[in-house]
Amino acid sequence: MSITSDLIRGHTETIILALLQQEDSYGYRINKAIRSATDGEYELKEATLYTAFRRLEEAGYIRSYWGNEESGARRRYYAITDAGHDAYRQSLAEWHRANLLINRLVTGIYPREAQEGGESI
Amino acid sequence: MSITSDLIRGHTETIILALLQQEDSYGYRINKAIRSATDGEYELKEATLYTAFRRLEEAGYIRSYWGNEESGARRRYYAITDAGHDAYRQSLAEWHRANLLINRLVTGIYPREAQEGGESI
DNA sequence: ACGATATACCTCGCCTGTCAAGGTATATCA
DNA sequence: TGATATACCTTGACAGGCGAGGTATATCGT
Repeated sequence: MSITSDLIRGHTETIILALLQQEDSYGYRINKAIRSATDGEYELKEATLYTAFRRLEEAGYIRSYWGNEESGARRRYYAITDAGHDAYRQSLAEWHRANLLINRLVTGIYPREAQEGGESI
Repeated sequence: MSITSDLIRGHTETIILALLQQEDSYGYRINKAIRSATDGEYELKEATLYTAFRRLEEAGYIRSYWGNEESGARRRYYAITDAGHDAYRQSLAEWHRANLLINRLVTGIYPREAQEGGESI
């Protein structure tokens, strides 16, 4: 894994919601999906994942239920709620705004006044 | 301010380096530049800023010197080092990669196998 | 003369999200 | 029988951000 966690920090919940938006899923599978979607460049650690689940459930953005597997280990499935949908849309919008700002800031492309003395306010 | 800190977390140092790449500057001014560049949507808190300075200096990415103001409060100027330039370039590249991954993950656009069962590895 | 505001620096201690390390249990395959 | 994959979970530490507080100088209005 090569992407530092600080760059992803804050996106964990959005990523989970994005996946659950498509269909109910469970921890192990979500984790694998993320890993393979990023070609192994990023993975959520299990501890991170499960604390995120708890946060999301407490916030009312997801709910969980046990799957009825007849074989293999039990699975706890998660489903996104209506509030979760709203939260997801909002997070996505926030990310788009933040993306613009971050790009501007890290590339050092600043409005002229900010560099010339900043008398704008 | 509306952008949550977790979305910016990890970019603080890159943002500072980006500014110092253009010219030496000092804390207060850097802070103002960021605020005005984002139209007030984001600002580094002073505590964050100064701890970042210390980290960057300890890492050898910046060095500092006192300005010789004849009036007004003293200013501690920061200059980027060669190692700082390298670190900046690397951070920027990392950010571009992370940006792609984050976009993919938060929009839920996943390769097919990841959704179908993930037998790719 | 005095207070408010802007400039400019700094520190302490808390909060929050991440994660290493550890644990449990079931099924498959060599 | 042991290794590996699946599948879940918790504890404690760590690091970065930040609220709250502090210091000092200069300017401007009253």
